[in-house]
Amino acid sequence: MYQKKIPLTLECGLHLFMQVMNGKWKISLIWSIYNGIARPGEIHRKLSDASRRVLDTQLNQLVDHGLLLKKVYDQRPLKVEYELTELGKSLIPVIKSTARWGEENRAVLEKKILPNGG
Amino acid sequence: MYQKKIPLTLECGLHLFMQVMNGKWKISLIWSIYNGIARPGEIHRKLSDASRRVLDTQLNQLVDHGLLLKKVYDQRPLKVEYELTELGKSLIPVIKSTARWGEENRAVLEKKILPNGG
DNA sequence: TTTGATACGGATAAATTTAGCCCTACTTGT
DNA sequence: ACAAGTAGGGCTAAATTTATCCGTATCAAA
Repeated sequence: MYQKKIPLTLECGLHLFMQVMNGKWKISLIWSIYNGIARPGEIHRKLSDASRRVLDTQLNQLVDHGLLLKKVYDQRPLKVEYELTELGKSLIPVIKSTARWGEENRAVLEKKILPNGG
Repeated sequence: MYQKKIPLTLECGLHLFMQVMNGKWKISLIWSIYNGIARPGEIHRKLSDASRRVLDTQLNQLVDHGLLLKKVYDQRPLKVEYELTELGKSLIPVIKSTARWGEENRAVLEKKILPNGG
């Protein structure tokens, strides 16, 4: 983790959200775990476009930020499972409403965002 | 603007949101304009922590993404004003609910996010 | 004892974003 | 003529994030 040289001030609550959600795969990770795909191996297989290393790093960040809890089962073979903390769960409605906005405007947004969409 | 080498799939509406909001100062820009601080000079002065160059770039991206409209008045001296498009306005409730989440969890989030907050 | 599954992290390269510097052009006021 | 305000972009450096590579360890099964 790095500190920004010119830090984002956190005066606005939205910045706090962006701060913890900042990371290419974090939404996918949260969503995946919310939907029960919670073990590292499963997650890696599901998000196979991402490098394992980055997923691990971002999972750690989500744990550090208090959104995920990492459960290490004391059993052999080793088993690890992530779950949402209360803070993480409280994010779900926010994610949903934000996702809804995206869906409602998908047509226009894709045109704008995608390379060929100019 | 760059294309990601490993592009984020946009299957989830939240990704669309993150895509257009991705940029260190974009939320501040949207918020500023929503609150009537809409001229480049004003914006630069208000967000004086950010480099003018980056603010300009991100304003352009917001225009490209259809969230802002740039109005150039045909008058001397030159006057420019940004305003939210319908798409941009539709983002306001989303931003607000997201900001609310941040505020409600500010105490715990700041502890987690800030460097000294371990 | 080799293969493959589980899981994790250091070190470094590549990609991307942000910041800084310098330049243009027009207009108003000194 | 010169300074200061309006607005804006090219270019490059610095910072940050993401990706790749390689190595660790344990356990089960062949």
